[in-house]
Amino acid sequence: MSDLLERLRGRGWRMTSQRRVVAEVLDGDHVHLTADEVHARAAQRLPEISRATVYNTLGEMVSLGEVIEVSTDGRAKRYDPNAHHPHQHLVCSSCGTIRDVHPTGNPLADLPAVERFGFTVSEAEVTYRGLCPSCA
Amino acid sequence: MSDLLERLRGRGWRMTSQRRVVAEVLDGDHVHLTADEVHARAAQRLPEISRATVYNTLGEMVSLGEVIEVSTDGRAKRYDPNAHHPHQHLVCSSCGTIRDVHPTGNPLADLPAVERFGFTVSEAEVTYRGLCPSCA
DNA sequence: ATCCTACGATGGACAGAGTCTTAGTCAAGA
DNA sequence: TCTTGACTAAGACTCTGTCCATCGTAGGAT
Repeated sequence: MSDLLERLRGRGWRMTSQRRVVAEVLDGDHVHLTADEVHARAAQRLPEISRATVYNTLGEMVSLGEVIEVSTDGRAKRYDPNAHHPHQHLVCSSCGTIRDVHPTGNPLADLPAVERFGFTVSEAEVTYRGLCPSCA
Repeated sequence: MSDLLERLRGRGWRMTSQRRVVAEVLDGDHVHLTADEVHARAAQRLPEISRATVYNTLGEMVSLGEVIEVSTDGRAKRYDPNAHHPHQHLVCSSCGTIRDVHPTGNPLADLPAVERFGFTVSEAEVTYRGLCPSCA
């Protein structure tokens, strides 16, 4: 899955050492880092990288549609590089671990017209909660 | 639906003027106020009520299971007094309006065992997004 | 290869949301 | 009524995120 960097290059995104390091740090499966975690890991490779740059870079990746923003706990947002395979999230209520999951069925179809209040509904986001094997 | 206060009294919850005002302000249908909004409204009736008290009180109502915490936008958490009728939320992507909705089906059943990663899954929270009539 | 310049990076101030601490107050049982 | 443990006020503090002015540099033009 090490292709976030390639996807970004392929879009003609201006490359800098900071942007490269952020993309490298964020790449992978089941990766859901907070901005501060990204900053900490990026700073191991490029110590002078600033927080603002990490926020800017993450924000652009989200705008480009190459990274998804996830907020499962009302605290810091998390960033998920797995943007091209639709999925939902399974969160451990105790330790906060997050896994990408792929439920069957389509939740959008489960919302009857009378329950839509005239909205144009375009998306359904599902968060499953429970205890992970280590916390159970 | 004016029964949040009754439910709390019925649990032997120690009653104070601050707690009563918070409960009164939060009661109703399709109510999803932020802590600051609750504080502002409570302060109209009880001007010296402090932010910390509002946070404490809301936190206790959530612990008691009489109020639900909702975070739909990664910004301030919202508080929903409709805790005894399971429901999901429909959010306007433009103005942030929230409605309580009741989808058919059970999203928990849509998560196959192989997608559970050994978790004990207990809950599925669905957020529908779209545009409300005024914003469309 | 070197120069330009628009775009990106930096660091610090600022803002919003929420928590914690400490001293003082009060609801409710004896 | 008295007592006391639980509750509240006020503000400092933390965490997350944004904004701004200034400096630096990637990459096209020459």
